[in-house]
Amino acid sequence: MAYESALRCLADPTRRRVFERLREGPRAVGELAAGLPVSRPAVSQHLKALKAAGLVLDRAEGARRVYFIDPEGLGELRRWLDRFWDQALDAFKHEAETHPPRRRPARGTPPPERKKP
Amino acid sequence: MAYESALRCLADPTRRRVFERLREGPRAVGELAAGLPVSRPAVSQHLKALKAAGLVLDRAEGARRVYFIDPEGLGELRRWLDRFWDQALDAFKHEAETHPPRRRPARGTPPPERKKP
DNA sequence: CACTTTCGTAAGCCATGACTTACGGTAAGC
DNA sequence: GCTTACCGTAAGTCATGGCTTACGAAAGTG
Repeated sequence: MAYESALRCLADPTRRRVFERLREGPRAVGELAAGLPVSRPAVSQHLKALKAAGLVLDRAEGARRVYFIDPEGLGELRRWLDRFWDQALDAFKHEAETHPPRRRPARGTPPPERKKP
Repeated sequence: MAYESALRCLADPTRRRVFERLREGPRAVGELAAGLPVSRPAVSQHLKALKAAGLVLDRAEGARRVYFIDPEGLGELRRWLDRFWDQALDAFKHEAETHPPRRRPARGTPPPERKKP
């Protein structure tokens, strides 16, 4: 029940930029906000959401607060996606076998026959 | 530039339910809507978004329209996540080495020493 | 041809949420 | 102790987008 919140978080462009920036290494809130077109409180709110989704962790460093990626939430999302991928691929193979996709016919290729049951 | 739209799509709970239902196999719009608490046009709109994100494909079957998962968009999302995972894990390891996480000390375990530079 | 089924789109409504400014609280510097 | 730096939260604003009903098109049914 955590990959849902992870997806929700990563869907927002700004929040994703914050997260992708964190991929390089730990960053303080001010540093993150400096590279973004939004205010510092906005970044704080995004970080709060990311933390609630298990995507980041934070550590106090004096008056500053340093955030970094938590593999926990990311891993859960990854596992969900992997399981999804396997099932989806099986379903797609079966689809391709039973209903061959309409391809744009190459030059000189006659249009495919349609069987009439 | 497609994993963004995939993330956006899968963030919505209803749209995700549609997509997860499609994981089992091809389904017509009406079938999908029957199992959901929203109207059929709502499902149509979700499918439109999913298709634009490269997450589903559709095929005409008489008056009905059958949708099924397109591995294309899902694969792109998966590749993005995998690359992200690797970098994030490296960053996390480095973080754990340089800044060992504060653990709740076990019974009898003295609080960790803080070095004062 | 009339009628039904199935579906996509248009238009409008409304809640969600992303952003802002304002404020208070904690730690470092002098 | 006073000031400055850094940050989280509160309150309010406003656009985005998910949902509905209404309508029209295309294909099956009689």
